[in-house]
Amino acid sequence: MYYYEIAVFGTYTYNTFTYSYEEKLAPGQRVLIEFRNQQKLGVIISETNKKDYEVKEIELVIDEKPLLNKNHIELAKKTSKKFLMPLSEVAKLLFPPTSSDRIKIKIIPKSTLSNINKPIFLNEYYKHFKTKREANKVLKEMVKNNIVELSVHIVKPKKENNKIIILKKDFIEILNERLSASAMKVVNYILEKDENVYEEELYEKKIISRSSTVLKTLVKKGIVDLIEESKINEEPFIVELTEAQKEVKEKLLKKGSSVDLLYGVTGSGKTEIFFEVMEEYLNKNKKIMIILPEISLTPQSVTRVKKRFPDKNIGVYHSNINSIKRIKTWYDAVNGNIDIIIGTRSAIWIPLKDIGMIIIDEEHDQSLYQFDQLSYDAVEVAYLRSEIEEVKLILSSATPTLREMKKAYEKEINLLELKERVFTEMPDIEIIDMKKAEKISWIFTKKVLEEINKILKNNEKVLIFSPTKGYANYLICTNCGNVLKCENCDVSYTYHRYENKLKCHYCGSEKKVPNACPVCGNPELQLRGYGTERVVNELLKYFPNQKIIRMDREIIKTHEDLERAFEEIKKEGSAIIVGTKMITKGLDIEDIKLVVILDSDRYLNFPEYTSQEHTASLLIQVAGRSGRKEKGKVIIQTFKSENNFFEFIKEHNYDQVVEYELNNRKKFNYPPHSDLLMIIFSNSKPEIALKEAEDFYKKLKKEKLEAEIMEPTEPLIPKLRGQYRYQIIIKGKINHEKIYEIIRKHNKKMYLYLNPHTTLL
DNA sequence: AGCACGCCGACT
DNA sequence: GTCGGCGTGCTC
Repeated sequence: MYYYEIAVFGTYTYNTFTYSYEEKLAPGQRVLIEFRNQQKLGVIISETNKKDYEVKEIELVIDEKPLLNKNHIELAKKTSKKFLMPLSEVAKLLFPPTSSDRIKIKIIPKSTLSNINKPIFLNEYYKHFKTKREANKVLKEMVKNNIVELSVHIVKPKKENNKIIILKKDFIEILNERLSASAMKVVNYILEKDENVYEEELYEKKIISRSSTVLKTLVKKGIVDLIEESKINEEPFIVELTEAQKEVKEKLLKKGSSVDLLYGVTGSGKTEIFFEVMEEYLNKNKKIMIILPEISLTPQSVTRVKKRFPDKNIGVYHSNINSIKRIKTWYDAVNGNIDIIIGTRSAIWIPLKDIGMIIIDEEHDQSLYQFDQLSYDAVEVAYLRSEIEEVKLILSSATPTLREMKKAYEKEINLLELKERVFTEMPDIEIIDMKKAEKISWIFTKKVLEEINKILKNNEKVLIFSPTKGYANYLICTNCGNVLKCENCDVSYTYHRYENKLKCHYCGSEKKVPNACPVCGNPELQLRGYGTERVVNELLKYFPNQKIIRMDREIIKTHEDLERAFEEIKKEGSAIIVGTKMITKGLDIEDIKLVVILDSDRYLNFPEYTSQEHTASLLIQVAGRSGRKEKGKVIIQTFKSENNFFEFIKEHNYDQVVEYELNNRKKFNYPPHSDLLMIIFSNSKPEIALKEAEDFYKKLKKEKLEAEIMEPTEPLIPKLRGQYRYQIIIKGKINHEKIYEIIRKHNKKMYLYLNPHTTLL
């Protein structure tokens, strides 16, 4: 007998469990086991010795050969320690998310006593019961009495049929054919699109169903041809690099430092450099992983890579892709059939064979941090991978995080800069002081409306950025623009309407709403916060017949919505685009000549230690949308024009923001000078949530940790989806080993967030 | 998350 | 003496 330590998926445990098997197995193989009377999937972490307690036997080996190697197991262990995630869950992340779907359990009747008369799948069987629990009870009884038998089916991923559809006849000829309505839909779709149309695309866009015979008929009638993608021999689309780009490329290819930070302004042509560097790696038979923020991973960005590397196998991996396709891509990546994988943060876990390089574009983007029951930072995972697997890591952004900038300044990583745009100059930035300027309404100044009018008359486009409506309201003095801050935490107070109080969500301190501004004595304090909808309404008053496109989470819910909006924006002619943070990425429209940023104070005054960094990054990214081909303009409205922060922005000087902020953070020992761990306890009963938080707080206090441990407080949102919440924040030097052990032994449900970009959730 | 185990109080 | 309610802790 051999003995194995197994991480059991979906059990939320930090421990592994020992199981036996008569044959020799290897770490990384998945197995089916019985765990507390349930069939569970797990992965072998290591071989171990016989135990002095009874262990169960592995029921079934799922993977004939391990699909993970020792590096991947190491990655799981290290990430588990770093982000204090249960090993059982990290191990699961390394496999495709629906991997358990591949395993189907069939119930086979063995006796006429059974009320099941033919074999059925477990999922089907569950439907006959009110609860799964009840069903399992009956099932267990039946298995015990030998009335039924369970058998396990492993569903093999289907071979994908994704051919390109080419029209062979012209429209007039086709009209002469008698075609069904759905056949016409297909033909029209192909005619309307000026790019290749894929079979899969027709299914996904619900033009025809998967079971449809329309394509077959069209082929039979000689109207279309289906051809394999690889058969198309296109010339790679290569762009000549500028001198500055070439220089950066050479540095990236130099041996030595394995992590590079490419710090280049928007429009400086970072993508072209990546392509050149990728080429070198691909020539050495190394595979490449590209991680993009959710919103940037558009079909256009994938097409761009495909056009540059027409003869390479490219895999796309993100949550919007259906599970069958994702499983197939995952297996292809593991088996070495994919050269370049492009994906969102979850793709960082793919055990890509022969991986040679990871590129993370828009490194500052918050979607790279998973803020869920499980939380991790894809950038940190990439660091671990690069270390364990000796892979080159390139991080890139126009506004890198303070964390990466600090590392670069301290020469821990290699800093490469691109300060010039390829086609044009950086836009001029004008700051308008809302205290002095002539206002038309409390949203727009006269000056801004005049500027907008000018651009529209010129048949060009204006982009207006506005924060969303929602939480984090703050009180601002209408005279001096002062916003009240907590003295202990250097974080703005948040106004709680219900109690009519100001609260600091870090230390929990409260304050009565003052009658007047404590700085200038003005009695008028205004509650601030408006959203895109209001901005659009306001704009319609001044420009009643103007095309206005609104872009925020309320309007844009899916990738398709986003694409449609982009299509609309691309159309020629004047337009006003009003949007939230969403518009900061992927919008590469040449005739956006003016960018207006409203209520920039709103972000700057977020009750958050990261608010300056995020606002700077946001403003620079939004400003970067202006005049990508021809010099444009940016106008920022603010109540705090005297804040030197705006001076830095005006000069496009992100370095100064970084320097200033790094200094600021030092005073309060915030990251990146330290680590910050947020722990959330939630329960439907507030007293239980509080008790759990207090119990754990006491345990932490006993351990004499170096870091500062804050007492349990109510988070900014004390009740979320019916659950009451309490939080503990730990700040300072975090001893991961020690805290991991405390959590492992404590064995209670809690949510842990290491250096989250927000502590507001 | 679910289940066993054990402590304690109530009731035969 | 026995049953069951519930809090605690373990799951291999």
